[in-house]
Amino acid sequence: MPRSAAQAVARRRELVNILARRQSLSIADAAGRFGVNGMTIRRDMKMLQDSGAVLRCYGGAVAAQRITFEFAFDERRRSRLAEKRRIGRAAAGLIGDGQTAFLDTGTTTLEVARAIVARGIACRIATSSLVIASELWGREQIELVLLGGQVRRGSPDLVGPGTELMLDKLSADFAFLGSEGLDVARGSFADDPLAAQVAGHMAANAKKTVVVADHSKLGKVGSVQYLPVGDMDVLVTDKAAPAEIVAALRRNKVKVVVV
Amino acid sequence: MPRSAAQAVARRRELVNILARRQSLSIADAAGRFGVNGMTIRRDMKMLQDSGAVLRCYGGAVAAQRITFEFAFDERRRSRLAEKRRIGRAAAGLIGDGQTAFLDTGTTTLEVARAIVARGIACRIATSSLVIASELWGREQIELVLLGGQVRRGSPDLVGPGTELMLDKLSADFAFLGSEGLDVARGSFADDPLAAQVAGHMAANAKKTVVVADHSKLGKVGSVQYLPVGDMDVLVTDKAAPAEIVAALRRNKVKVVVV
DNA sequence: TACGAACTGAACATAATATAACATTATGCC
DNA sequence: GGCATAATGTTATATTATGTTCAGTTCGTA
Repeated sequence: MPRSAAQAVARRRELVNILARRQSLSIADAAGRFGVNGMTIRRDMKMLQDSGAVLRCYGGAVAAQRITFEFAFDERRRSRLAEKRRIGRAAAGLIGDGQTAFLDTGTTTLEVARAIVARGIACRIATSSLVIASELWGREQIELVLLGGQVRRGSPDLVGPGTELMLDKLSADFAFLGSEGLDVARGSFADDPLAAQVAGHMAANAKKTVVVADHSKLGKVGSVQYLPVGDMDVLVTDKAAPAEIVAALRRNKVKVVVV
Repeated sequence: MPRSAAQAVARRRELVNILARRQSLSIADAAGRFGVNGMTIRRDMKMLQDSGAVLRCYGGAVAAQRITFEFAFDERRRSRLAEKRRIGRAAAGLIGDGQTAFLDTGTTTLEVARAIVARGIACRIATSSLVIASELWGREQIELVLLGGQVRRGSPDLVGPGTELMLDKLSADFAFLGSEGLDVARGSFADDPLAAQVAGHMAANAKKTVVVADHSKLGKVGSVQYLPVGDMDVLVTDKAAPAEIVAALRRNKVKVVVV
């Protein structure tokens, strides 16, 4: 029974704060401190570990060295995290040392970024997402380029003519693009026109265009199309993807990777 | 029964205020506090989330958290903080509502950014510093533009041809530039060539160039000059600035503000 | 190495909350 | 005053966070 003023997010923030001050925190201590069941803390810690804020260990958690953290994405990020992670790993496998990639905004592309770090690939990444930038900044093997532009209010992403100007001066081996809806007839959709423009320019300036989207996006349409099926080289999606859509895409010469 | 629209606006403002003071606010608490239905608060929170002021979560909302770039900058930031803060306040006083400013990298320019927020100036800011961007992101009255470019390893700043390309497409009323050394004969210095290039382009594309530097920088030279004294419109510095340097700058038509 | 205690994760139950659609009522404007 | 509009309330249905139990695992220790 969710308590009225429990505020799970606030509790998780406080957990991170406590862990920033002292080295470690036990489940029992945390549970007592917040007056909740240990299972709740365990679930919190799992989430916090997923977003890189803490490191779990038997009986509790210890502080992670990286403090960089963004809660705004938690809700979205939680949904289908496992699928997105698998998708991210598979997509990251496409890129090799010394290559260059564009990384679009979104939770799935964030997982691509993490997988690139985890695989230790030495490459150059140009991104329009400040969340991805904060994730990649300081990584030894990553040469990070941030596309300029206007910073959106709702989410920290770059959009607008400045972003597009810069994209048109760059070229990359891969563009990893998220999707808010993918239709066989009409291609891939973004959720707003500005973001669609950016994604379109990424695709135009990359040798290979890779769309990463979990199964929930397939067969849906979003608000603005940014990529026709003909310009899509690869789609990475998960096993729950509808077979007929996968087959139709393959007939259209899209390489579909199912993980 | 709709109360006046003014009341709704006031309520939302108050919700933001409450969340600025305490960590979280539950729907039930807020509804009781204002004597309205929970659904009304939910709708308020949705609006506030869309404008980036708060972050909704199950059962209520928490204060919007911004992305933070953690780095070794903190120690430098603390030195002469009081002077830098005064300098920042004075510099921010130059810019008015509706104007545009470039903000260079550095601890003093960070204080300019904070002072602009504190004064509630509604303006557009274009910056090459991710620290300043993370400070300004989500502020209601600030239109934030991030210059693109390569992200430096040591500190999260943008440099390189991409940054300069973008600067040359923009123009601003003011360029607020930091300094690592300021010599009357040779002008203002940066600590490395890439940063100097960026600062130089900012100055070139702004109507007024404002250098912000505490007294410890005056009379010193840095490694790379980016601005001759003839192109400097204003210097904001603190009271401990050597009188002869101030006088010499004024003879060169630089407006020197001492705080 | 073997033992017990502590911990974990999955699955389920449940209460609180969210959402969406519709109803209601003030308000501003002509 | 009457009408369109916007703000708010209401209700039914869908989600979500949390608690609970239990089988399996890990840890410290004898």
